[in-house]
Amino acid sequence: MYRTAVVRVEKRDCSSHFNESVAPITEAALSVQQEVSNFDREKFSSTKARFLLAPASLLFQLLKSKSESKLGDYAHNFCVFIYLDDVYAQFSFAGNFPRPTDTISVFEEPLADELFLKKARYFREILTDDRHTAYFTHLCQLAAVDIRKVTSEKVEFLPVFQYRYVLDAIKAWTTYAALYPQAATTISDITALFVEKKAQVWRWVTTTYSLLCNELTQTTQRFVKERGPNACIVGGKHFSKDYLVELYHDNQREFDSATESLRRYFGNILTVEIVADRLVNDRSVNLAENPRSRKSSFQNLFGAAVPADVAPCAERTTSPDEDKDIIHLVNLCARAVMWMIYVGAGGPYRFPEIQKLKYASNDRDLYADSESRCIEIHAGYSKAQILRPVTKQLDKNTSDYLLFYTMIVVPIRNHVAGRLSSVMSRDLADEMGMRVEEHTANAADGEGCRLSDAGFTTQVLNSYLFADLSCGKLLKYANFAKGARKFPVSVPQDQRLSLRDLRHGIIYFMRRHTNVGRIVAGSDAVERLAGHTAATGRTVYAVPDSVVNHE
DNA sequence: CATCCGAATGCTAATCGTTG
DNA sequence: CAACGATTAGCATTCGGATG
Repeated sequence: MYRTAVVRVEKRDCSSHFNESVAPITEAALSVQQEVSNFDREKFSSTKARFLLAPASLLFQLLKSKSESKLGDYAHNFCVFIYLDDVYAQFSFAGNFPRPTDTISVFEEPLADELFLKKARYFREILTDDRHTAYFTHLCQLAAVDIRKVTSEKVEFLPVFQYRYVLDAIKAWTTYAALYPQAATTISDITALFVEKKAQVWRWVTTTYSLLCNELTQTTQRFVKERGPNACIVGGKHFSKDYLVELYHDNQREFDSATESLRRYFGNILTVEIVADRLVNDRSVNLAENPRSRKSSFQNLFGAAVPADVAPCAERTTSPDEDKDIIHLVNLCARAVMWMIYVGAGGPYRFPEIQKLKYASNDRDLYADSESRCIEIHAGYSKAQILRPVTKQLDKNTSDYLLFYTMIVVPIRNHVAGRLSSVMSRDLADEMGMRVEEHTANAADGEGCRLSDAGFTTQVLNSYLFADLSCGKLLKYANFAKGARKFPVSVPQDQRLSLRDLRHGIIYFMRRHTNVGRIVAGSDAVERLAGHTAATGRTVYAVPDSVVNHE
């Protein structure tokens, strides 16, 4: 059977997985790097390869409804392989392997159907005739060389996960090329070569691919190192309970200073505490809602509009420059409160979940718990299109800040928006690409297409918490990420954790400190900030219903 | 139930435009 | 022109579901 020949193990590249004897691979690879760099790089651009695959795309789509981007990925990963095949004979390392004669270069002209059929036949022959296996595997091995990293003495191979995509693309191509002739002409059916793995080439590819997959699942890095109950090392950086608390406080401070600046433009901006006292802390206000009729705005909980004695007021007309400044300040508040939610919500959110929070309209996310007087967030955890409902209850401090943001900052934002000509983009979260008009789902009420631009904008502003007026979209990740790059201020820049690092650290705390089954609903999760600080590990991340196993 | 593939998410380096 | 910000490409990692 096959044996695995360890060619060269440096870092964790893919070269150790060639399951054939490949003695000359290292020298050859060195030549690949150097010689390929002498060729016209343009030749193996993915645009070219995409061009090449154009006739294939139709069949791909028929076979398996491959998406447009998947085809792009194929082209991208496959182009070096097809290029090497194209110019193989010109290389110094070319082995004397039997291969079918092939006179068609795919890089010269677009292939007409007839020429394309010839090319497909060429690969079909490689696949069906076992004598060509050596040549094919040699090509695959050479395609593992990272030709972008050219040095004269060292060979750079692709990392394992990347080579997986290359092999995947090669598999897709060989399947297609081998079967295309029998679809286009009358020729014998060779499907069995694949299904029963009769072809040597196909066995080699699938076996190697399996080895790669095994490697990928087994070498998941231990990302988090333990350093006691309240600290750990994440990706080489120190992380602790205190780190999180500082991050939280720094963002809170940023929120405070931004609202302070807003007072230059608006009168009657109360403090966070007073707003909370007049609204949620007032127990005469009934916060309970009928779950079946939860369609109105969160703001309406306290009356038809924001109560007059709490609402800010515009004292004068502002200039366009001042409007810009206001928008900037609103965004600062938004970012800060997003981070406070991120830290205080009990269980780490993903960014898109926070980004799309709504305070009104269908699928509203904000509700208030009449007992604890805290805001709770009914969001959906949706990594793969299925929507699993998740309820997260905020601690009192975060809740009050979010209340302030919703009741004071959002109205200010919408007030400014009313005097601007800018409109919100239909593609609120930059996820639709070019075909925005084909999607209706992203509109604020699900029927956005029927709305005018102005109507749509109003709809968005009256439902989404985190709309960014400066670009007409929801607040972007790049902006959000700054909240972790700037803070905590006491930690040196290069020692700060990214969002991903934070997730790992927080999940570590959750697993370390909580037994979710034993946590009683409600009580523990809702604490004053002091308690929040002291009990970050034990309670705050053990909010009932939070999803522990996010990752 | 394990395998393996598609697709989503997250991060970063590169690019481009703007502004003091 | 430096500094800064926004945008994009592409690289890396992880999840979940189809599949047999």
